[in-house]
Amino acid sequence: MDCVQFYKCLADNTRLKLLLLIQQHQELCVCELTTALALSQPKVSRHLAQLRQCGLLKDRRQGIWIFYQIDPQLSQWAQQVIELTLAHNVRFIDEDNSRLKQMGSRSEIRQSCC
Amino acid sequence: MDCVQFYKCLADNTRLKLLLLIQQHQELCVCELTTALALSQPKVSRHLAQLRQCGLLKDRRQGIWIFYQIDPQLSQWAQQVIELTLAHNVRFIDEDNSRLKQMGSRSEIRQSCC
DNA sequence: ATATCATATATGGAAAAACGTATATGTAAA
DNA sequence: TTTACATATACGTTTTTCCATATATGATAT
Repeated sequence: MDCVQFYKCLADNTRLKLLLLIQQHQELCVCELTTALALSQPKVSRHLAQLRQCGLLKDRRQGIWIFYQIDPQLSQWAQQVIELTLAHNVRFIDEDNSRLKQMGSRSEIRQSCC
Repeated sequence: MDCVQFYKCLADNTRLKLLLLIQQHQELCVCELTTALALSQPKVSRHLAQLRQCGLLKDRRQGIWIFYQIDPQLSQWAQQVIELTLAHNVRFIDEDNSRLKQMGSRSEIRQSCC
């Protein structure tokens, strides 16, 4: 993992929020992330693709939905950086988290998603 | 400290090397950094200015030379991120460190600089 | 005062990144 | 086998970032 490339991934509002939300919730699907960030689906998808291609995220298809999580193969130090960032910047994703909450409880989401 | 802005500062080869070198050596002057990175003086200076304006670095004038160090007022978590990055990526600045070493011993440098 | 050395900034141009819109893919249900 | 839904990708444009070159500033020594 090239450290400059890693930081380029974090150096964008959308991508950093995606990462921190996923770090916080373990796993989220694209429609949850799109709602949380209140952004267009292609925009979210494009940034997720970049994070996946760089090895920060791993995707998992489950029927219609695709869930993203932090790639467990990501270098330890990089994972620590993400953890540290979340721990000290929860407020950065406050609004996104409340939009996410408004979608309904997680169990409902898992059944009906968007 | 806005976390996206912080990561934008780390998301460039030159700037990340500058930061890690300074983190490792506590304090370095511009001519040392220019030699270490083997880059033009304006280029180094421009990136140092950006890191200073964003609050990552602090400068100190001593006669003709200007020394840079990590700004002690930088948020704790951001400092930890820099430490963590250096600890797991020393090889990233290997060549820069050997060019730095070739300049002569630190005490000599402090007397005659460039 | 002038020359010199270290460092900073300004400017215009080139390269890279991000975006919106349109479209494609892939799964599931009717 | 169409339709609908979630997600991904392509394309052309705009915005941002980076750079090389030239020039300015500020300190010291002559």
